[in-house]
Amino acid sequence: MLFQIPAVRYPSTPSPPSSSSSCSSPSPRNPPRRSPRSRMESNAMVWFRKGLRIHDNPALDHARRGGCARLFPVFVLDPRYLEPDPTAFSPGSARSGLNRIRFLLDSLADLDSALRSLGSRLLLLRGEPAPLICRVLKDWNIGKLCFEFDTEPYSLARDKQVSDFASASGIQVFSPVSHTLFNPADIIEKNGGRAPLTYQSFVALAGKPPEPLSVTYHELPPVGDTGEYQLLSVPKIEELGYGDISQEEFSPFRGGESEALRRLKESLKDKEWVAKFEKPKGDPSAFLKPATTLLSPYLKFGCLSSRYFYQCLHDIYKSVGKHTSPPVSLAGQLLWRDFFYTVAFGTPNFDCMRGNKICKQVPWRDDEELLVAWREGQTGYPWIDAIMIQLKKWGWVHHLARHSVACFLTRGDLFIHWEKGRDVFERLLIDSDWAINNGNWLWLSCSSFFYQYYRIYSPISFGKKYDPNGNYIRHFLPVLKDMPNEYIYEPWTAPLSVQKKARCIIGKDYPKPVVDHDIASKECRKKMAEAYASNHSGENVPSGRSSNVLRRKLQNENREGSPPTNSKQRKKHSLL
DNA sequence: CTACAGTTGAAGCC
DNA sequence: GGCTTCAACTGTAG
Repeated sequence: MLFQIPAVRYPSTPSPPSSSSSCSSPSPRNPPRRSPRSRMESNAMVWFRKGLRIHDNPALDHARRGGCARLFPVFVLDPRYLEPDPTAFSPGSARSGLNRIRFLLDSLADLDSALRSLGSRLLLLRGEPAPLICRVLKDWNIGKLCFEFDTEPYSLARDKQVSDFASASGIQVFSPVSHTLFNPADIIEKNGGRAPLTYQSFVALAGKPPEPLSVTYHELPPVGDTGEYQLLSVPKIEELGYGDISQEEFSPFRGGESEALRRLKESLKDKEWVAKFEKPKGDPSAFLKPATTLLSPYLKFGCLSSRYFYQCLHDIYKSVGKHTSPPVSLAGQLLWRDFFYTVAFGTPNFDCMRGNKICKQVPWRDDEELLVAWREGQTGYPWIDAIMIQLKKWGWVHHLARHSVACFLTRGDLFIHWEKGRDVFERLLIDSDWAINNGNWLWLSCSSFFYQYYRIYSPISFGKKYDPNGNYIRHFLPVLKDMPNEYIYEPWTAPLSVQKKARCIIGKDYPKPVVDHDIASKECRKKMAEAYASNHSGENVPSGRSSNVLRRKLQNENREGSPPTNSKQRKKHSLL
């Protein structure tokens, strides 16, 4: 059976395997190293980590080229990600809940069957990845090691161990950038060594992304002798020791490249929809048919190539004519992904407040009880709680739903540290991606990127705007399903007789609100203003900053009583 | 230094 | 549904 790469065929000219030059430049930090010709060169390894796909996979493509006699496609199950942690707040490992682990297993099974259809297979090993890879490189006489460059700190450290070992052993290493549209290092270099901190400046620097590879394979080199190594078949989630999980509700979304390409095709079928897509206009309460493509988890694991996705979008834009643009368009969403990858790569301690140069230092409150209420969907605000339940069950919620609950936890209501919320999302989301998750928590908590802390999502009116009858709430919080429309967002205001009739007594069947939003949000706003002020006067601040702030303060005071200065109004004035 | 723009706020008005 | 006000942030281009 042939493995037809893109299930959707877009008018890109497939280049013959031999003539196509390397489509993806290796990271400047990791140029491919030449080793003296030896018999080892005929054995190649492709080490999968992210990039769980056949299409547009430069590491795989490079591995099978150049007279490769034996190809070893390897994935290592990393105990750091999989080891059961009974102390975690939900079943799974210390780093991930069951839904994302299952998504990974799906993706591995799909990759294995794709490889098998090409006469190969996935060699699944288990153990500490770096030392294990080093061992097999030697034991299997590998002459060429290929793996996708990964920008996360954990991966960089792991991969350096392997690269150092390989170089010292005369093994050629090829580590192309293919997870993102652009090479974050290139963008940072173009920007004078610093990561751009606004989307617009990022887009201006980025330019056009490289094209995806468009090779179709009919066959891959056979797998070589793996000696004494115990090769695993892809386990089922039940086999990984997470206890009795028979009662767990699992995400409706399944992993894998096949599913990614099917979903891509499905999403792109309606060209009008693609051309008119505007992210901020999506409906966060839509759950029967979500308002977005739901391709994020596939991008996270690399089941779908962002470059291939980008190319498909641009082909549609060309054919349709009029279309939306970044930041709101679908292609704009891929650029957001690259933006966060770039800043994350260029910012030490990106995932914490302390020691993070781009992060506001805010004295967040430590309150375990409120954190647990938020995490478990027990805040007493149905809109917030329904989102947290959907997150737990599906491993996915709409972008604006993420905004609602992240704002509520941090600067909007509870004033709890964004790192705590980040940890919960990292565990529960099937699309949780280190750079993007941390970036968005920095954003939503007004710690970086976004600073209009006085714009606070209402846990009552925000959802109501989209879903006045509360169908979303009724679905994910069945305890409230008989609450009349007029009370569904604020059930504590329902008269007792109404609560009784709805068989939902507030304070008994469903919690009272843990805070009063009007009071809490005002207090949060005050605390944010104070935190911002002390960031300016404090020692965290680079010098020269405070004079700027002082000037702005004076500017604001002078503005009192003077003509309106906001830009819209000024435009209007000049027109008159 | 200044002006401006910033993916996605809420509430009140017409 | 569109507009204004509310109170007022920041990084960046010029």
